[in-house]
Amino acid sequence: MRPIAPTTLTDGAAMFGALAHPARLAAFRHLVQAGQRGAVAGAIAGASQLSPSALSFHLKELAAAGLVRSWREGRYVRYALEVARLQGLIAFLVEECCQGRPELCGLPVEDRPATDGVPAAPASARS
Amino acid sequence: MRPIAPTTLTDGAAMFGALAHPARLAAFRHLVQAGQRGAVAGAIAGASQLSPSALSFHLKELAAAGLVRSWREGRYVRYALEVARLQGLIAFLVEECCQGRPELCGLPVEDRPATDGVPAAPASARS
DNA sequence: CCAATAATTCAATAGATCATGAAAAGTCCA
DNA sequence: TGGACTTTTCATGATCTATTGAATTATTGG
Repeated sequence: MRPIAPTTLTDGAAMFGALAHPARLAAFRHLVQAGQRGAVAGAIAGASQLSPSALSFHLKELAAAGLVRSWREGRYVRYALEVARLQGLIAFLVEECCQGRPELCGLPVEDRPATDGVPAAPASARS
Repeated sequence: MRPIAPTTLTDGAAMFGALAHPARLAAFRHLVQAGQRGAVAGAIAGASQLSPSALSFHLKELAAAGLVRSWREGRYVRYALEVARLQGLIAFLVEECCQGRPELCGLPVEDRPATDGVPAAPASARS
């Protein structure tokens, strides 16, 4: 499962925008906890006090940003995280923030052979 | 420098919202590259094709989310990242996404003594 | 087929966000 | 002090986002 990072600032902004609402963040968290199996819309609605149409609206926003996918299962629609895409967003943020040096972001660092002081490549130019 | 994570979903959503615009993402990246010293507004504007008032608007959004701070230096105003806050946002995302298991997010994992199979604590309940 | 269930779509509305340009507020230096 | 420079603020209008409830689509089981 290779991370799929946003390719442009506009794409990245759209992904952050998808998370920029408490109801969507709550749905996002619900789907994180649901794991790869996902959760049906009704279960997410039940946990979030949202009307069906409001939930549908917000899930569509998450899906438009590529953070979530959905499929029909009988009369239900099941949603699950696009884990690779989410990993891509985190990688994007870490790259922007840390320029390839995760420890600057407060993240744990992988145990690797010494690189003779050669720093990791900085974030490349992006439109 | 301890990460300062968002404390509520609303706070987290506001932080994501601050990054949910290409111009702000560009300014954010500029400030990342500027480091702790920061950059004056004019330098950011010059690199971003934004009018002074548009830039001011977007920097204010970043500041309102706590991602950026500013201070006056003579006739300039200098902006710099709030690194701890940014680390907090990443920690929040990793916690939500990975429930304490960074490898699920595609992140490198700190080399630690074995934990006898006891998993890390999951993300705690948050309003 | 029909009724019940699950979810989405749609229209209307309210509110938030954004771009623009003019005006104003600080600061510096001659 | 006065003019130049940097940045912010403000008002306007345009566009985007969110909420609501009614209508619609899809599916199941009787």
